[in-house]
Amino acid sequence: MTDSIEDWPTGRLLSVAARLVEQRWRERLDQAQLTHAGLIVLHLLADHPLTLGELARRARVTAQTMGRTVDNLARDARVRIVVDPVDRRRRLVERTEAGIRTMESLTGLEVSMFPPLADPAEFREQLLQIIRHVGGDPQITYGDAR
Amino acid sequence: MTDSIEDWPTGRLLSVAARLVEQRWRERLDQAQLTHAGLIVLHLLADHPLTLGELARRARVTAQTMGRTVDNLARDARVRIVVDPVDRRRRLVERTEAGIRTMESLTGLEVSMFPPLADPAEFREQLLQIIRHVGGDPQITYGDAR
DNA sequence: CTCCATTACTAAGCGCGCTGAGTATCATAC
DNA sequence: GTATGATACTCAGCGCGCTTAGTAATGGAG
Repeated sequence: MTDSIEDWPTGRLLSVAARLVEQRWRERLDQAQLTHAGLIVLHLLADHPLTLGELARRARVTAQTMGRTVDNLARDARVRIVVDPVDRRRRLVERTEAGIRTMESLTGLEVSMFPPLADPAEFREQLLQIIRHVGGDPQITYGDAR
Repeated sequence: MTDSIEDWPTGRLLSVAARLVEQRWRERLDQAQLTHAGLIVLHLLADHPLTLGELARRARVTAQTMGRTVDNLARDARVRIVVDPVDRRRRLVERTEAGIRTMESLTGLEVSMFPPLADPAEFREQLLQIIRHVGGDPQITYGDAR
């Protein structure tokens, strides 16, 4: 006994909380055949197409991870991947009609999805503090890295 | 531009923060041939052996996930898995000498690992609020579930 | 003692993180 | 015009979450 979750180090609590919230999302997104990672991508593409690398940078994941997530979205026809004619190394990702419709059916959900907190604004600020401190500036790293 | 991370919904910030902190851990734990999940298990086993299911319940993961994590620890000889002679369905997990030594070499790290916050206690309280709200009571579910 | 539900765990498979190691394509230097 | 280096992305592989679908052992009911 005694080692209840109240005694856990903060980092561990953070992981658990994130996992549980994501799981809550999953329950809801399963109906729409979407994942949390996929939702983020669709969101990032709201205004205009982006390259794979730019998506990765903004989502704070590696290009490899983003590549797979985008592939999954493309497989489900939520997104289209086109080679940039100007720079053929680049893959431009853009939402399909289906992708846009999917997003529209989920608007406003982000807010209602999150459990109520005593001080939501303060909580956000603390999260941003952590991200800025640990994450530094987003800089996609490939295999080579430095 | 304009869609900087400041505008992200809180749930997404939570995921990113957790991921970045875990990654910070990874950098440190790689040296000790350990993972974040493995560290949690070793921590939970500090006082006495536990069954696989009990470990899963306390870590708030499924028995399947815990099974694999424990297997990995056993492979690296950080942990020993013995069949409970009283109830042969149960697998008791206990730390080995190596596992204990590994833990000792990491004491105090949990605190220094976490980035400084304006109000750490308040932050913890909010995380616990989320966990209690979303996680409910820990209840391991297997394939059957309900 | 046998049947049957429950419990504890395993197996298989998927998504999302990661790393390390390629392969194209572009841009620059010469 | 051809080397050289940087950039953008892919491939392979691992750990940790999850789900769905088993198997083995226990514990009651009869």
